[in-house]
Amino acid sequence: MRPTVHDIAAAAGVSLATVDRVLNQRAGVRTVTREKVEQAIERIGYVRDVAAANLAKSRVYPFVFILPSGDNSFMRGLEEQVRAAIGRSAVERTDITVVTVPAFNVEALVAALDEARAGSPAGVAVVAIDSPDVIAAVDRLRAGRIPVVTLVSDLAGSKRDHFAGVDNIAAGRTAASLMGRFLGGRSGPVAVLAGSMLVRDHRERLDGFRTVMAEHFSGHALLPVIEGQDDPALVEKLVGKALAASPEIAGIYSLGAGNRGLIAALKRRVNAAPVCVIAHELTQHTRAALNDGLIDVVLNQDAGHEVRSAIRVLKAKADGVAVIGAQERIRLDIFLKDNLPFEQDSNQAPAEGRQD
Amino acid sequence: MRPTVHDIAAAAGVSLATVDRVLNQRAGVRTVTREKVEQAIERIGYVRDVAAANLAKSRVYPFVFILPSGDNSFMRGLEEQVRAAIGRSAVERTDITVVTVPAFNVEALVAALDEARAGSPAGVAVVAIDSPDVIAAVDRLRAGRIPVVTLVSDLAGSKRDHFAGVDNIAAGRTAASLMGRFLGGRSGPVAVLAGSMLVRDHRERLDGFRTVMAEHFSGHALLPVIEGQDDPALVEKLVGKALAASPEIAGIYSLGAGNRGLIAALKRRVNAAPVCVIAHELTQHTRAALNDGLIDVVLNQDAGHEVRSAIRVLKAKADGVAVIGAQERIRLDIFLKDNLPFEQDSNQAPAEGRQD
DNA sequence: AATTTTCTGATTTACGTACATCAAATTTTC
DNA sequence: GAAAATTTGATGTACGTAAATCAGAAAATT
Repeated sequence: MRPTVHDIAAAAGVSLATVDRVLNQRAGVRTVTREKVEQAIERIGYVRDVAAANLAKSRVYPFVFILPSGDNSFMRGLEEQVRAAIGRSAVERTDITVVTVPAFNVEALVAALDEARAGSPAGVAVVAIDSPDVIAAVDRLRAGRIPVVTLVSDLAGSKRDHFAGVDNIAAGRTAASLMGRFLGGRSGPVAVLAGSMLVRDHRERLDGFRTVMAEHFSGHALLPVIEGQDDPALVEKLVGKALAASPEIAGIYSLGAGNRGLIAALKRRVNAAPVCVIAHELTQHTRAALNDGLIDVVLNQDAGHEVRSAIRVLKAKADGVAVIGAQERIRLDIFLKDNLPFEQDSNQAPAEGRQD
Repeated sequence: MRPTVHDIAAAAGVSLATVDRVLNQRAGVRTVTREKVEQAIERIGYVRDVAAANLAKSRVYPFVFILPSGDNSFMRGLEEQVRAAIGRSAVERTDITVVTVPAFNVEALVAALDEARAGSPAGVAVVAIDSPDVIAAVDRLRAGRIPVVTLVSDLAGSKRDHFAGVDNIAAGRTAASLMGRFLGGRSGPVAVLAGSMLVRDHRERLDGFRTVMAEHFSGHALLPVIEGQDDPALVEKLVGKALAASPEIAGIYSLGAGNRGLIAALKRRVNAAPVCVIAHELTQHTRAALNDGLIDVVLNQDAGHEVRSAIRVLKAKADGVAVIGAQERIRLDIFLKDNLPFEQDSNQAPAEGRQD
């Protein structure tokens, strides 16, 4: 049988109350006694039963998720996943609040972070914008001992506890590697379409892409980056213009959102040479375009995994316990037409069994 | 506050004992009373607190994992992941037994399955071999109400509860798609290297690969399949012979294990035209070969995810509850040199915090 | 040595559920 | 309508931990 607090007490020759004081770092234990207890814990290999502890504490974890608002399929999918997690809150002992703020708006994000702090939650997950003000706001949370996880886009230089997202430099490198190889012998420049250089994930993808293109596929010139603000209408206009200006374009790397606009622009092209298109995030639009052959590769991060991982990490940080490192690494999915997963509701439940 | 059994009793106007009888499907409750209680449960939205229930029951889940033995990096990595899970058993309330049986040996596997059944565990996970005898043995387990999850290689036609592994047809299709595009204009036949056509995953990968090659890249002839039994020495011999016999080979798809042999054979080749190599499973050998440019793509399934998923599903099946479908879908990782994850111990723990 | 302060022990209640026992009420059967 | 069978209620204990109270012991201070 697994040792309990009673076994610690017996092994250390102290009372249950003293064991409890040591375990829960309460005051009123002499250092010698504390060490005696800690040695006993070590010796008998005691591991706290988290389930029982949570039960006794009636623990719930109030978390705040801060996401960009707006018409962005990926972000709306992310929000849907957070809401799915809210649906599981009874089982997972969470109490999650979702806050949306206008995209690429530093002041709004800082205000949301500060407001979250005022509610003193057990943790905050945030899709970060790279800015000194945001870093300061995150560090204020951390100064108040509130764990912070960045979601999707990281915030280097801040004291955030963890980043739940993909390695975006690797994503950019991968895009370049696939682009170069898919183009094979073909010549022609490559266009890059981004949302905004304000967010770190976009910048990192661009860096990775540029590095590998320059290193291995320098035959393809890179056209100036198109900044579409993740806005489909704007993207469509800008891409259309770029395609008209450089009809010899061989490839397009779309590293942000607003892919609906890209797809619309591609559809309007007729009798033109094939273009290798690599885009990010699997949405209904990119999925359809992949199936139609308009897009060649979709690089994806699984929003559901990111949300679940963020929650696990926030819980662990709130409790001061370790996490399974490998489980929390968010992987970059590479989707071709051939390995598209079946479409399904993100929060469907199997027919059999009842959630209890 | 979340409703408890007491709330059900109050809402239904019955005693706690009756609620307990209904919840745990004990005898001695009239149908009308049972329905009254069930309606109350529905009405107040009661969800059983699994942690408290497990605590009260002192529940542990005895599971058996049956894996192939032998010198196969992927399978050994899988076993390591199972042992890592054993290390978490105190926290996860599991009691896992690992059984290894000779690879591709139907009788040994059937014997292991029957022996597992004799111990009446709460669930069995097995790397299956496709054979009527194995199907029968799995169905015997299911007949004894023991949940079964197939791991890595599925067992179609059996009554297994779940498959924790990748879609291998999609994997084969993806390999073909990448192979065809990477070869670009180059001509030459493509060789396929398999372990054994006895296991379903290898057969499915081959099917998917052949289909897409025939459909889109028929310019490349497929050489007869080389069956290397996942044995590095044998593989090296056979691949060396094949390369000598057909020096114009443009690509190699290695869909099984024994990649050490493949890599050795490739290294011995000098002054020959480049070959596009796509292999399965990220091991220290394939990782190094990818970095050296000997292998172009590694398709991978994350053994850690598979093991953790198998455990989650077995628990859920044992308890008769639902699982998060999307979370249990094992994804196919596509690794290029550019998106290789950092090497790390599979069961390392962060420095800060203590597991309690 | 007496007093104050700090530390430790003993005990109890609680968390939400499982499970067992026995008495009481209700229904069924003859 | 009485006896038998079934159903329901009341109650207590247990799981492993948290948290509180209060008495008593041990140290530190005077």
